[in-house]
Amino acid sequence: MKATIYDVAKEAGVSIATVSKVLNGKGKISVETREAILAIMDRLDYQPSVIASALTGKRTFTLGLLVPDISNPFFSEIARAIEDQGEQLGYSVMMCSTDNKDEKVERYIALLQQKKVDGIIIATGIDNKEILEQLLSKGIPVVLLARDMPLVAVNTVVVDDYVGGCLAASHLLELGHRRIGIIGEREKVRSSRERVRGFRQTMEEYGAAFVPEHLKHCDYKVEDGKIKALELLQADEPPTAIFACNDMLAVGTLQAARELGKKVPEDLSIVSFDNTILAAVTDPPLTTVAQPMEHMGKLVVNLIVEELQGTAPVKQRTVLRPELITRESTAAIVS
Amino acid sequence: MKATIYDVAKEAGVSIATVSKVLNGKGKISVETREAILAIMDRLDYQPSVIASALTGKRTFTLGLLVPDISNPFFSEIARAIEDQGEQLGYSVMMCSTDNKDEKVERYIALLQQKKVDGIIIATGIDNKEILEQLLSKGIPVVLLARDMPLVAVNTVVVDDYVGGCLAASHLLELGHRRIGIIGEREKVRSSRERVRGFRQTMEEYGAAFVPEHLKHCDYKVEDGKIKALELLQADEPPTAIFACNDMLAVGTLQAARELGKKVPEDLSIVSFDNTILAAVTDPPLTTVAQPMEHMGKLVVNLIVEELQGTAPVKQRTVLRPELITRESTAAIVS
DNA sequence: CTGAAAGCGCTAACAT
DNA sequence: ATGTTAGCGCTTTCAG
Repeated sequence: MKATIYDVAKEAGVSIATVSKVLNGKGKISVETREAILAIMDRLDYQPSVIASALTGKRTFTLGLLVPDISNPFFSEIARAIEDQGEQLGYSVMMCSTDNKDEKVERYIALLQQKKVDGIIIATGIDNKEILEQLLSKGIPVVLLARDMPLVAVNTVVVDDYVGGCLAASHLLELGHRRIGIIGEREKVRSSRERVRGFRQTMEEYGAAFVPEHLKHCDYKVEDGKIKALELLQADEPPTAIFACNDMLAVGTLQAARELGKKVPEDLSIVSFDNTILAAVTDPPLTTVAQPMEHMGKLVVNLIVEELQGTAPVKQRTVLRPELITRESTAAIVS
Repeated sequence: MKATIYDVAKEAGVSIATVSKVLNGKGKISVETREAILAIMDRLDYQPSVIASALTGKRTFTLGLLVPDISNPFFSEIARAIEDQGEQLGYSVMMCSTDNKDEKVERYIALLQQKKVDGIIIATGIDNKEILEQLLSKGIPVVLLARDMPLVAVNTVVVDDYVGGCLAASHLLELGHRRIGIIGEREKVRSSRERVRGFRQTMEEYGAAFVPEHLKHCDYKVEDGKIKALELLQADEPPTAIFACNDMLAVGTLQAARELGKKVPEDLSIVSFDNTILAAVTDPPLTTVAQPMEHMGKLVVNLIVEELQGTAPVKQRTVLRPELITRESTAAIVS
C-alpha cells in the first residue's frame, strides 16, 4: 500500500503531528528531525493525500473550467493558458464542456462543488443569471472569462469587444469599404452584440449607411457562418466586405466566397475575431481582431487564486485591449 | 454551511448509517424511511462530499488525461469525446498538457496520484518506459490512447497507423503519382513511423521507387511542416504529391506550396492524417486519413471504467481502422 | 430494518 | 521542540 503519514512517523520515531509540521513548514522543528523526516519521506516515496488534507478544510488545488466546447480552438487555446498558469501555482484543472446549455452548466457546477474544487472559471454563457448568483452566494471563488454579466458582482476578465468591433470596422472603412456585411452570434451572446455595436458605431462615424439586411445572426460554427455568408453574398447588392464575429464564422464565410467563385480579398474582404489557429491556417490567412488568450488565462488563474487566499481585494473587472492583426483577407476596394 | 450527512440524519431522526445506506442503495431500508430521507436530502440541498467518500476508499470519479497539448485540435477533439463519455458515466476529467516532456509527465502523474484519480488516460508520448511501468505496478488503471508501447502490458486504443499509411499511399498511387514526398514526425514517434512504413510498403507494391531524400522528419507543428515542405518542393525533381503525417504538417505543406506559387491539387497533391477541423477548413480542404476520434474517446473511457470496476478482462489492445476521406487536395496527375 | 462505532489520512489547537 | 487528541464527512462491519 501507499505510505501514509503514520508510516513516516513510525519510521522516524516521531508523532504524526511532527511529520505534518515539516510537511507544511509550520511550527518549530529542529533541523535534525526535519532532515531525518524528509529523508524518510522520500525513501518511502511518501505522497501526502490531497484528499485527506482537503477533508480537514484545506484546499483541493483543483479548479473547474466551464467552456462551451473544449474542442473549439478558441477555448482549447484558452484552456491551455489556464492549465499552464495553474500548473505554475500547483493547481489542476477539470474541464467541463457545456454546449452553452444551462442544464449542463448546473450539472457541472454541482459536480464541481461535490468535488470541492477551490474555484470555478466560467467561460461559457449562462442564460439564467440565478445559477451564477446562487453559486456566488456559496462563497466559492468564481471568475468570469470572456463572458460578462456586468450586473453581477463577480470578478471578470474580458476583452474589450466594443473596441474590437471598432478596430475591425475602421480597418475596413479605411480600405474604402462601405457596403459591409456582419455575421454575429445569436443575439443573446453579449460579446458578439458588443462587437457588432462597436462595428456599427464606427460605420456611422465614417458615414457608412447601415443596412439592416446586412446584419445576420446565427450559431457559432463554420457551417452556420457559411449559410449566412451565402445569404449576404447572393443578395442584389452584395457587400464588398464581411465582418465575422469569430474565426469559425469567418472560415464559413471564406467557404461561401469560394463556392460563389469570389476571390478573397479581391472580390470580398473578410475580418474576423479571436485569432485562433484557424485564422492563421486559412487561405488567405485572416485579418482578425486578436484576443490575448495567453494573458487572459494567466490573469484569470491569478485572480481566482488570490481570491481564495483571501488576499483578493474588491471584485474587479479587467478589460483587455484587443489588437488588429492584419493578414491577407482584406484589401482596399477598387472602384 | 453545507449540509452534511449528520444534518440529514438528525433532521430525519435516524442514524448517519441509515442515511449512508439510502445514499448508496445498500442494505435494507423500509420504503417509508427511505422516502423520508430522500425528501429531507433535497429539502436541505444535500450534496454528498466526494472527498469524504473517497477517503474511505471509494472512487473519486475523476480521470486524468495526459496529452501533449490540449490546444492542438487533434487532442482537444479527443478530449471532448472523452469528457462526454466520462460525463455519461459520472466522471470528471483533469487535463494535463505535457509538451511531450517526460519531466512534465512525471510531475502530472504524481499529482494525479495525490489527488487519487481513479484512472489515467495517456495520450502523450513517453520516452522512458519505466515511468509507465512504475505507474502500472501501483495498480492504477491506465489506458494508452493513440500511442502505444506493445511491450508493456497495458490497455491500449489506437488507430491502425500502418493501414492508414497504406490507404494514403494507394490513393495517391492510383491517381498516378510516383514521386511522392513524406513528412513525418520525429523518428521516435511510433505512430508516425508506422504511417510512413505503411506508406512506403504500398509504394513498393506499386513499383514506385522510394527516394530517401523525399522523406523528412520534424516536430509536429505547422511551421515545421512548412519548412520541410519547402525543402521538398525546392529540390531538383520535386515530388508531385506529399503525404503529411498529421493535419498540422499538411497545413504547413499547403502554405509552402502557396509560397512557391504551386497550385493544390493541380501542381501538388496533399494527403494528411487525423481529420481534425483543420483538414476541413483549409483551401482546398484536405484529403485525409480520418481517425475515429469520437469512438476512440468513448472506448477509452469505457475501458478504464471497466478496469476500475474489476469487470475488466485481460489487457487488451484495440486497433481501430482509419478511413480515407477524399476532399480536394488530391487529383490525378497529368502527364 | 436500523444504529453504534471504528476508521480513512491529515490538520490544528492545546499540552507537555 | 514535539506529542495528544479531536475532528473533517463518509462507509462499513457488527450488533441489536
